[in-house]
Amino acid sequence: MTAARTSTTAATADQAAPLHKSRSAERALTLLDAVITQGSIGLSDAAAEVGIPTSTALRHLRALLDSGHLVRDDLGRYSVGPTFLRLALAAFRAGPYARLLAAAQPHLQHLATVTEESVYVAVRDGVNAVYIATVESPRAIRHVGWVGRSVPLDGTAVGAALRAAPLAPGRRPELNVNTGAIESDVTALTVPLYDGDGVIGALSILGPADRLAGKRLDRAGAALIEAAELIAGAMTAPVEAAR
Amino acid sequence: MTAARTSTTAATADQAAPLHKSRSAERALTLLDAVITQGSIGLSDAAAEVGIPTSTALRHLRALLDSGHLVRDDLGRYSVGPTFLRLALAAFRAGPYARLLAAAQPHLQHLATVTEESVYVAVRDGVNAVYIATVESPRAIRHVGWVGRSVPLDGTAVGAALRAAPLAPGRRPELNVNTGAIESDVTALTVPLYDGDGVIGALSILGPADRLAGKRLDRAGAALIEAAELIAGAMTAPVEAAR
DNA sequence: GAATCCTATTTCACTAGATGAAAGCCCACC
DNA sequence: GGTGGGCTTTCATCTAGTGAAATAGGATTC
Repeated sequence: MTAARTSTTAATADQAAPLHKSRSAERALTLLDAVITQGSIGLSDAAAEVGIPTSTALRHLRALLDSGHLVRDDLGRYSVGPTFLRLALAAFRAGPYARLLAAAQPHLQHLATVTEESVYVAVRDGVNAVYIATVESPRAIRHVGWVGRSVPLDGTAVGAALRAAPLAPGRRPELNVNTGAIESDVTALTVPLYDGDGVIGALSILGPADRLAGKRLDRAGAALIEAAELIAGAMTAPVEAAR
Repeated sequence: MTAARTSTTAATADQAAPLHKSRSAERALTLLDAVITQGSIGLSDAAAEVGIPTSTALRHLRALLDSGHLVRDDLGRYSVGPTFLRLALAAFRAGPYARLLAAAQPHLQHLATVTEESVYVAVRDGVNAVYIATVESPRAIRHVGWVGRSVPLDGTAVGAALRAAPLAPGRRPELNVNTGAIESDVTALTVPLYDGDGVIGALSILGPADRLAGKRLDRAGAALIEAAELIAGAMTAPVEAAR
């Protein structure tokens, strides 16, 4: 990578990454990402998306193909394969998020019922937040479909919650409210979810701005804070009874 | 693995794969797989699992780390990261399985209710079947937790269903029954799920062998076949404009 | 039916970049 | 203070990944 050995005096710039990672692995992962987020995509589009020559993309896609991470549909196009699906499911049964989701699940259901709005759990992904679970509002007009969606931390209620400092003893989780950060007629209420060390996720209520106002807004906020405290309790409490 | 030594003189065997795929990409993917299926794992264990030197494993894990596919927990151990989670969720919203799951979902619920047994959807993964969705039995004694699990096609009811030939016009999906293939006291009833071209998945009822017998077995089988036909109808019928 | 255009696939010479043995480090435990 | 186990870094070696270009395979147009 850009050897650019500086023969004279001081180094030209602080070499950001002297550490070598695997280029092909990176590309294969990016390709996988492109295919999955597009749902179904042809070779040349995939190559263009990732910015590599088609011949190289082809080789990687083939590797992903015969490992079963991808499959080719009726003709030509690539899409998710069974191996990846297996992994995707495993990701929810093990790992740190499994505990979070298990701890949160019952409270999500309850929150959605009492507030009559859709409830989400989000986690941080660099400078973005990703919604990873939901229970939808029972109302006909409701917020739906944000699971898997990624939104910026900057300027959003989730962002503020995910960036919150660890909870000082005796304090309650702080509520963040925001209207129109992503879509103009959506109001978001969000609180951080703590696990003893610090923030590990966020709990959100999302709904139409004209309904989530006044007294309903206050009640939703209170219910949200209470739920966050219960979830934090479930996370810090050692043994897991339910699964 | 175990690349054939650059053997002396004459290349003995017929080179199985003259096609070169990316070794590092393959390894990174395997590493990712190991980490996710184990839930949380340290460097040396991961390296051992995959069969590569720790220094190499470290480089790959780091790459996965800063792409966000993995994270390091409290100290040292690797586990699923937010980027992978985003992908995992996307995999269920797009791609070929999304349609299958969407078409099947309502029928799963109904089947579980009327048969009082747990219902699963499985797809093929090479010589294995992977269960990708479920609705659990309402009974206290029930079959649970096989989502994400992978079982061999050979000797199982799912295997038989997933290997079934395309459905001849006028015929009904064929029922496969099996007891004890995987666990001795479990009976499985399975039918293929068709999408017009051929088998794309399988629908299974799994339950305790002593309960899934006699008249209950017959009724479950009938309900299963009917559900499979309805799902096949849903898969072939609606001309989805969305792309 | 030929011409045109687009995408997928194969080839191949080149060297960037992945590799792993070994050495160094850090911590926990004795 | 010592010892062992896992994590991290270094570095010389050469594999194996790379991409330009040529080829094949459709589809669509004229």
